Formats: sequence, C-alpha cells, structure tokens
Amino acid sequence: MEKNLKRMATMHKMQVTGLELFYKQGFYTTSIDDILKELNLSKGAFYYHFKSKEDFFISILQTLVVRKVYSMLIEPIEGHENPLELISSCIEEALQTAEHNENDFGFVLSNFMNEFNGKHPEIMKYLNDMLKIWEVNLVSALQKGKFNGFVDRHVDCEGVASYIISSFIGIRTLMVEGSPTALRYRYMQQLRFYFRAMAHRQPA
Amino acid sequence: MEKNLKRMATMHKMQVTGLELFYKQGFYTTSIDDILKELNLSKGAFYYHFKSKEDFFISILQTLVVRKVYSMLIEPIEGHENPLELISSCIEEALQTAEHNENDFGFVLSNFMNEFNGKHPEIMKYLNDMLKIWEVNLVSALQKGKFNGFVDRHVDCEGVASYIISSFIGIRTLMVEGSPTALRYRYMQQLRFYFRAMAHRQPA
DNA sequence: ATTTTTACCGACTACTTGGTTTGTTATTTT
DNA sequence: AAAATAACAAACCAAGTAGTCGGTAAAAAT
Repeated sequence: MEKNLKRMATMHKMQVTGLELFYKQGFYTTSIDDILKELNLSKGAFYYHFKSKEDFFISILQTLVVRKVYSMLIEPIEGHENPLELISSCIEEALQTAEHNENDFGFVLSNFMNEFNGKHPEIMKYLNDMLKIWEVNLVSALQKGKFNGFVDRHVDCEGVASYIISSFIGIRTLMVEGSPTALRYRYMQQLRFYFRAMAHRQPA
Repeated sequence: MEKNLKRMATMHKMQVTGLELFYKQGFYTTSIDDILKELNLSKGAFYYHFKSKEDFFISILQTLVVRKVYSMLIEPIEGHENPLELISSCIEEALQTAEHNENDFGFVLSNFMNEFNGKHPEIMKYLNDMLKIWEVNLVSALQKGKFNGFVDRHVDCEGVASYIISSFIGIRTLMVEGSPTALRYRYMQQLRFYFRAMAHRQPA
C-alpha cells in the first residue's frame, strides 16, 4: 500500500503539471520533456507509469478534468431554487475565476476539442461526453424549474441548454484576449436579459 | 508583368492549400512539407516566395481570411432593413454553409485564436482585429436599427454584439462534432427568441 | 541474507521539423 | 548571342520529437 502511494503520488504530479502545460501550450506543442523538466524527472519515469503520450492525456481527462467540470459547472446548479438564478450565478463565478487566474487560456473542454478535432476521435469522444454531461444537467435543471414554476412552460429546455453552452464557450474564447472584466460584465447582462425573457410570468 | 502573374499564381496556390491544411490540421501540426507535397512543389519554391512559416501564415490571414470574414459576416448585414433580421439570416446562412461543408472544423477565427493564444501575440492581434471589425459592424447595424425603429432603444448594442459573437463562436465549436443540423436549428430558434425580446414594441 | 520487484535514470534510436544552400532551367534583358 | 535573373529542385543541417532499453539503488518479499 505504501508502494502504491508513491506510485500514485508521482503519477499525480505528472498529471497536474501535464494538464497545466497542455492547457497553456497545447497538447501537440508541449513535449513530454517539457513536463519532465519542470518536475526533474526522466523519460524512464514517464514511460514506466504511462504507455504513451496519448494514454497520459486520457488519464488526465479521466482524473483531473472530469472533476473540474463537475465542481465548476454541474454541482453548483443542483438544488431546488430558481435554476435561472443558479445557472447564471454558476456561470458568473466560473467567469470570475477565469478572470482572476492570470494564466487563463480559455475553457478547457472547448480548447481541447478544438485541438483534437479531426485528429483523435477517441479523445474527442471523452471531451464530447463531458460536455454532454453538462448539457444533460442543464436540461434537467431547467425542466425542474418548469415544474417548480420558475421557468415558463413554453421554453425549449434543450435549446436553451445548448445556447447557454454555446455562449459560454464563446465568451471564454474571447476572454483570453481583450479585457475580461468588461466582457464578463456585458455577457452576464445579456445572459440575464435572455433569462428574464423566459422566466415564468408571475400573475400580478 | 507575365512574370509577376506567375509569381502571384504560385503564391496563391500555396496560400489556398496552406489555409486548407492549417484550418483542418492546425498550424503547428501541419508541416510545410505537407503543403508542398500536395502541390508537388519543393522547399526551394516555398522559401523563395515566403521568408518563414509565420510570414506565410500572416499573408494568408491578410489575403484569404480577411475576405472570407467580410463576405460571410459583414457584407450581409449592411443595409437598411431590420438588422435583427439581417443578422439572424446572415448567421443562419453561415451555419448552413458550414454544415454542408463535409470538412468543417469550426469557425476559422476562433480556431486560430485558440491555437495561437499565448504563443504568438502578432498573429493574435490580426485575429482579434478581424473579430473587432465584425463586432463594430454588428454594433453599428444595431444602432442603425434603433434609429430606424426596429430595435428597442433600451438595448445595449455593444452587449448584444458581443453576445452574438460569443454564441456564434460556441455553436461553431459544437457543430464540428455531433449533429450540426439539429444544433443549428435549436440555436437559430434561441437566437430569434433572444432577438424578439429586444425588438421595438410596435404600438398596437 | 538473498532474491525480486519497484521506481526511476539517462543515453540512445529513428524520425520529423523549419530553414539554408547550392545547383539547374527557362525566360528576359542587354 | 551573352549575361542576368526569376522560379524553382533537392540535398542538407541543426534542433527537436516520441519512444526504447540497459542499468541501478532502494525497498519488499522470501
């Protein structure tokens, strides 16, 4: 067990640094040596734990990225309050986090989708699945909101969910360059305007 | 003059094939040899016309990409009709074009922004400038729409413009995988819903 | 105490990359 | 016709790249 701990610790260190550099510099433009140099480890160590660079990346998706997505985008919208409020708050927080992170390079999922598109179907499937999970949770939150009288019953929940995801991917892409604070502010105003238009009309 | 024509022709061929492959496979993951192989040309030819790979790419941006953006996103929204109609039609057409293009890899500008972010400030500036041009034209179209009584005067044109751009970038990223037709349909419905909420209330 | 296994080192291979350089050929210019 | 130049071809180079492999120190198992 003690042994396994050491193994896990080294693998974890590599994965964390790997994600950092892949996110910052891209997968294909980051060499394994780049990662190993940062950790003072050697090729031997890497290929002892992982069988290839791709295998390494997939393990990062399965361990680190999936958790990030859950904690940032999915868990915050669970609950019985007004989903339109939950969702907009969740997105605003995600944007603020990105904004205060001096090294922001966009939305992890869409960045990698962009890079692996047409090159690696297996990895694309992982990324798509994660987005799908977010979408499903958005849809069910909205449907629950309908049931609880927060959301107008004529609203197309699937449509709204994918529109939310689209605009989020886009604003995250825009935020990497240009003034993120102003962008976030404007974006949130429009998102809330969009949400108000589909809120349940309270009988006066 | 005949000479200059030949020169231009060869350069143009290289740029077209270059854009094709860079767009499909990415800039850093496409070698110059890949492009030259497709054209049965040699390294000597390439470095006779262009001084580096980066220089080559910038020339592609300045000649091909800029025109594409203008003809697809900017010219269609010029006019004195209802800008909300012009914009939604323009976007729908852009999405349909992408959809029927069997080799679609997303929105050219955001794809490249994604790839060059943090790596090449000069190229990033070119890409940002093009996006900015689109934004400025969207804003002025909306403002004109206000003046002509198509758009509600309380609308924040800058906010709407960047929200449109965000959602477009996002939907184009999503469309590369998954069912583009369904995505486009849902997206356009939400966009039009969003637009209706900001249309000038006709006095009944 | 001895053997075995874990976790790692670092040199090495085979290959690709952007870019240089030295030709070569057809076309102008003189 | 001779010289010059434009437009390429192709061999070449240095710097990387992912991945392999023999070795090794320390810990675990026997």
